[in-house]
Amino acid sequence: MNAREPRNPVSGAAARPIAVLTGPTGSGKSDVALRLAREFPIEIVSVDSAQVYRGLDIGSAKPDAATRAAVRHHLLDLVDAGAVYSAGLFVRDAAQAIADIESRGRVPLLVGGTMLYLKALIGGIATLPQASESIRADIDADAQRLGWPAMHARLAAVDTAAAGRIHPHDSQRIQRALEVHAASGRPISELQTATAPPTGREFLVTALIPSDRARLHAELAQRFENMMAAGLLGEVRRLYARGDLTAENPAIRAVGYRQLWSHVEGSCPLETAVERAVAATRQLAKRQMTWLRSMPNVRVVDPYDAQGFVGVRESLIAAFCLL
RNA sequence: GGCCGGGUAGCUCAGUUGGUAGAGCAGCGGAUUGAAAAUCCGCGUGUCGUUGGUUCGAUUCCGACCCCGGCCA
Repeated sequence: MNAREPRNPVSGAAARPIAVLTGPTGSGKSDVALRLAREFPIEIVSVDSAQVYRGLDIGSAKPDAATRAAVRHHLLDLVDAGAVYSAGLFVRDAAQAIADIESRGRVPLLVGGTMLYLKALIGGIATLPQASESIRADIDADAQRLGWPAMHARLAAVDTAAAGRIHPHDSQRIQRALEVHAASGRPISELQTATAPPTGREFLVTALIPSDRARLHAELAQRFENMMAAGLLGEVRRLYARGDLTAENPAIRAVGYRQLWSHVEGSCPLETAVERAVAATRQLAKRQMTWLRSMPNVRVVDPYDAQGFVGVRESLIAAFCLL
């Protein structure tokens, strides 16, 4: 916050809303953002759970050096590929990046398709204990022996509400709920009810949603082919050659990396891995669009419409101009 | 050209001792609070290759034809 920034005379809150450009993978968010940056004093804040990892470049569609030299990007290459990043860390880091950008008199533009991160930033996220490797390892060991339905029953004993919401097969959520209980002694369902917005800011959300699913699918296939041509397999081999990463690392579970990893391990032919990677990309895009349908106050723009860029510009311009 | 296999969902295939069929994958819809590009849930009508015949009834049995493999010429 600084003196140059316009403020709402009543609330004292910053009057300028924060621009967000989202949409499924391959919808052209980055290109549109770069174009906007030619016209406005924008710095891009990435909302992307894969681009935070160092070493995931081609497959995460991370902007290259030239692009980053032209427009400043934030929240890229934050952690090692063996680390675990999270929605909680994102909320903290994004708030910091936004404050930093504005303190220099520039304008943040949030660009990305990790909808949980976006939701957490806009709507706030509960204060919960961080992930604990040792607790997770304990839970995994028990689950290995007893199966996840048994772990679900164990959760039901300490947190009926959470168990009711979580499916007995949903290993990840059962584990998290048990982890939170073990770390805090409190049920996660109780802790999650307190959700404080991290910023007092208004967000102007515009989503690029392709009107033609078949065309999107064709473009996603082409995009993956381009990534392969750009050396994605070599990138995965390099990660594999480190020797300390496994298919369990969040970074290696990312679309494209996971499938090529299984090929590099020798468990499937390259052609199959590529097919699976492209399918996984389609599925990711579908899940992103599902999120967007239920997200309130989202302006939808069709990237296949010739007037798409104008539409995005129009709907975000209030965030780019000083009153 | 002859013989032997196959032709069933978008793909790979199962099955029906004759009562019009079901898995996996893909696809579609949904959930989503520190792994989220993750994790999980729901959704299965398709001239059963074509065409005659037998039959109350054929995807199933019989004949012919077409297509794809393989072997023999």
